[in-house]
Amino acid sequence: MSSQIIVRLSAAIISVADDEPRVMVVPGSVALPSGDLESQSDATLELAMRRLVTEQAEIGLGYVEQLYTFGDLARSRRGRTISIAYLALVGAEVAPSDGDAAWLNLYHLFPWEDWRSGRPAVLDDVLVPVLEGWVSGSDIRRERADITFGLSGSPWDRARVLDRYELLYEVGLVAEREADTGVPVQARVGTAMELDHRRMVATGLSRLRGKLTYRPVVFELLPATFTLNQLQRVVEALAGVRLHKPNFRRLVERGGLVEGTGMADPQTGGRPAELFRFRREVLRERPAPGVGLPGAR
Amino acid sequence: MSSQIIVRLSAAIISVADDEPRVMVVPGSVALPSGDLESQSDATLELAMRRLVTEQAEIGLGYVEQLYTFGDLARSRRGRTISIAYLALVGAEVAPSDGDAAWLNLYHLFPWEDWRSGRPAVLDDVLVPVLEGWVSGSDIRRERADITFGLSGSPWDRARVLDRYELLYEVGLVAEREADTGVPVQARVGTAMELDHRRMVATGLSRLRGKLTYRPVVFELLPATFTLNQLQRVVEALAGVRLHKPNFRRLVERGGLVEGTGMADPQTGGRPAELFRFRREVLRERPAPGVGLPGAR
DNA sequence: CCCGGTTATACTCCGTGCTAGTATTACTAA
DNA sequence: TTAGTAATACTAGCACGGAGTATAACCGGG
Repeated sequence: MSSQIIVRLSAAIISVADDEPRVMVVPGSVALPSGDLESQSDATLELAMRRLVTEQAEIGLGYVEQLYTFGDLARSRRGRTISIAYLALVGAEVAPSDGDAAWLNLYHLFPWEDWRSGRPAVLDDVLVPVLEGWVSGSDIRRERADITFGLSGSPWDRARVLDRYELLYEVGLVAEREADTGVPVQARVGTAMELDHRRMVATGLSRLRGKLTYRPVVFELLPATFTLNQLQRVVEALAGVRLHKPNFRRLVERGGLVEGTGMADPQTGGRPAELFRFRREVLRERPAPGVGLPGAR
Repeated sequence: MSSQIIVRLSAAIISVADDEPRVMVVPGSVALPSGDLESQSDATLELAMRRLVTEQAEIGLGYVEQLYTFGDLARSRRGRTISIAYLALVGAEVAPSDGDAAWLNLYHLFPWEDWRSGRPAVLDDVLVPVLEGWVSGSDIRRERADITFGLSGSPWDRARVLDRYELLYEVGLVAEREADTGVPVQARVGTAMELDHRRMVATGLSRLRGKLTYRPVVFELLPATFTLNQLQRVVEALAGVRLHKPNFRRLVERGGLVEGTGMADPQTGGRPAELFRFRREVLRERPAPGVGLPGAR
């Protein structure tokens, strides 16, 4: 007569619009589309997740991958809950707020991750001082802070989004909204989400930034044809850095990742840009085709 | 009054001994150490997994990471089962078969993955002919087979262990043991394991091969000090390829991944090798420190 | 029709890192 | 002393990534 275990599914649905990466939330809330697994009718976990998303938003998912399964006893309030998080990518066609879909800018959740206009001020203003206090004399803490936040001359590793979030959580710099208990959202750094949803999104962004360099996932976020500038801006939005335009162009073109269509883009000012499309054949040619970011080694 | 959901945990515990990668199984079986989550007492999923491993084998886990959560309705026989797989790495000190631990060579499970003595014969003798038949005229199948198995001139991608396993499963070339139903293990390619345990191991090897190049995970499988040859052999065992010795040496030494201890190894023949140790500081110096395999781009 | 502004695209130079060899060193065993 | 073996050191070549600069194509205003 052991107590029931609830299996919950959540989806971090990410897209990029107007040069900003965003994640879908249930309108009027700060929660990811979520719901319980129907233990008798859902054939697979992924299908269950797709069902839930369809129920809560009219949106067709493209690329989907499982992210992580959370199950801490302490973090669940209705018996034991196992939470399985998925990552999904959708194109920008889905308007910023049409009907059931509302969106949250990823860099409102993680302001310290956007380096496109230089080093984010919040780092030196808030995070680093608190982290330095937390480190105090501990070698273990020193090493961890150095690695995750690039302190003491260590490099900033873009892909460590999750490590950074977890450290900030331990330090008490980020809050998680306690929906059921009515505990007020404390104003710390970044927008809070319900339960561990912000952690899920951090996991998703981590995965995405890592995958960018060895799998052609960006194209899931773009229309069928696009200019190289559009492509670059989407990559920049996700990676959180500005890239050197001529090099990006060469990398992506010589790398066989895209091919020109001959058509031009009806653009605003300046020389019209050629429209490109994803070159699917690259998958058969190279073992790990991705967009190539600086510092990859 | 919906039916109970069972949450099951499994551990793919991997080590390398005598130049061969191996995974731990419950003695006298072909199953990974597994057990059910205690919904009231296990504080976290990882702790539950550690508890199970301790109960079933006297072994201390080093590096641990969550792999994947399986939950297909069709593949479970006692109500709905959610299976959470973990990957763990342990040193070779744990003898090949002491007491509770028994081991299975990974390349008995996946004979087509070991390219250290050249292209495995089983590929051209068995797999490719069957795959070619499966492909027949379908473009989609053609592309998938080309990418996962390096057909039609495509390169062999070492990290696609899971993709290959899944395709072989679909094609019917690998069997999964049906423990409860007593269905006999059909002699197909490689050793079968119970339920979807072989798939879990494939997921683990995939993850491990990928991680090798950007995280210093190899050292979890080695003693505190080791010769460069030992290190190279462990990497070769996992990656399934032979490496160029001088280049490997330079890569790993100049890369700051190891440092000499000044001591020499009591070896067999030839010039004595220097003993090295992992250089932990590399974590603070480079964003993605790994061993660097050929074809990484 | 010309001209500055703007954006896309092309080209060049350079350092570095990987690849694949070959050479040298240090030890063991006969 | 010599042959064998394994570790370590060196070198030449090439391909690629990083940064900067130059040219091309279009716009609008005078």
